[in-house]
Formats: sequence, structure tokens, C-alpha cells
Amino acid sequence: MTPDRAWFARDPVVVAPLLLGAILTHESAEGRVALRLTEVEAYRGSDDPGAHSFRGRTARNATMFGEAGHAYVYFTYGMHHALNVVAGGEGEGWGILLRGAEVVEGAPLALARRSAKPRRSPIVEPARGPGNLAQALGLTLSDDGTDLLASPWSLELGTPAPFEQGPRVGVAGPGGDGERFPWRFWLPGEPSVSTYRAAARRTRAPNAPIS
DNA sequence: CGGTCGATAGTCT
DNA sequence: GACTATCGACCGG
Repeated sequence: MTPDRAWFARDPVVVAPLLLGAILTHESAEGRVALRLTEVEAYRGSDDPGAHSFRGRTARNATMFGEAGHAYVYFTYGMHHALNVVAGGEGEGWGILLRGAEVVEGAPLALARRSAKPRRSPIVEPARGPGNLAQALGLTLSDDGTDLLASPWSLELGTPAPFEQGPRVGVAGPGGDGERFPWRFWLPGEPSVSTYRAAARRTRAPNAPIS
């Protein structure tokens, strides 16, 4: 089944696990890449300190406050893009971060799109982690706002499967008081699911050299 | 394994 | 000026 816009216009905590196993396909002049989603995270708005939309609409997160089913693509850490599907009603700022997927078609293209070529071991999971998933699709900020329910995208839900859930990766929230919600969902036993990491350390050691 | 750290630049205070 | 919805390398056990 191909979900419509109303399907996404719901609470992302409900929608996110339903996306597990879905096939998301992207077609471009370079070729086609199809992903089977294995790991996602739900983000809400004013009640979710871990969400980009927590403090309201800004230029960067504006897409999150728009129509459900569109892509919220952001750039972070000075080098990585990430892909979200906007969920809920307009103005709520809800979304679902796509964190991991099995590349079921177009693996050579997905690997060729990687900027950093492997130094040690060959890449076995081209779309493990949100940065790598976005890179496998060749996404940039120019893709922010694109409609995932229209060409060149297509989406087909999988059959419901058992999933697991736990705290979101790298989320601390303003104030650094840690993750509050178990809104990360994944398919157990999938190699394209990233390993858990808590939010990065926030304080530098006192007397650290300024170099 | 698990912990730690550098890269690198946009965003927000 | 600090932080970041990350990644991969490196190091110690």
C-alpha cells in the first residue's frame, strides 16, 4: 500500500513504527536507489525538547511546520545531511527521522555517492545512520521541502513486523538534561540499524589547551 | 568490544 | 561563542 498525505498527518510516534519495512524509492538521472527502512525516530514539537521544532519555527526548520509527507532535510555537524518525513498537521512541527535502511536496489550508486571512501574495511551497509542514508540518496539542502508522495519518489509500506523501541540517538535537548522519550523504532537483527549513542559530551575539560 | 576524539560549518544564543 | 537529531578512526582492555 502506498500511504497518502492523510496517513502521515498523524502523531509521528504512531506513524514512525509503521514505516519500518517500507520501501522508499528515489529516481534520478544517476539511477534509482530503493531503501527498505529499518530504523526511524519520531520527533514532535513544543512538547519535545529534542526536536528542532521545539522552540518554534525558524528558517531552517520551516519545512517541519508545513504539509505532511514532505521531506525535511537539514545539514548538521558541518558535514552531514539527514532526511525526515514531515508528520502531523500543519503548524505542529512534527516529523520522522529516517536513520537506517537496507539498500535493496542501487547499492553501487549509493556507494559511489559517498564522499568519504573507506580506508579500512569495505562498506557493507551503505545506508546505516542518518548521514549515510541521506548520502545514499544524494540529498542536499536543495531537497528540503520536496514532496515524498510525488515523483521522483515512491513509497510502499511493508507488511507489519515486530519491532523494538528505545531512546533516540544523540538527543539531549536544551539544558542537556538527557533524552526523555523512547521514540526510536527499529527492526531487530538488521545490520543497517545503528548502535545506540548517548548525546555527545557537553563540557570541555577545564584548562584545555587553546592551541 | 567500549570510550574518546577530531572534522567542519550552519544555527541559535 | 557554544552546540549540534553524525561518522569513522583510534586506543585500551
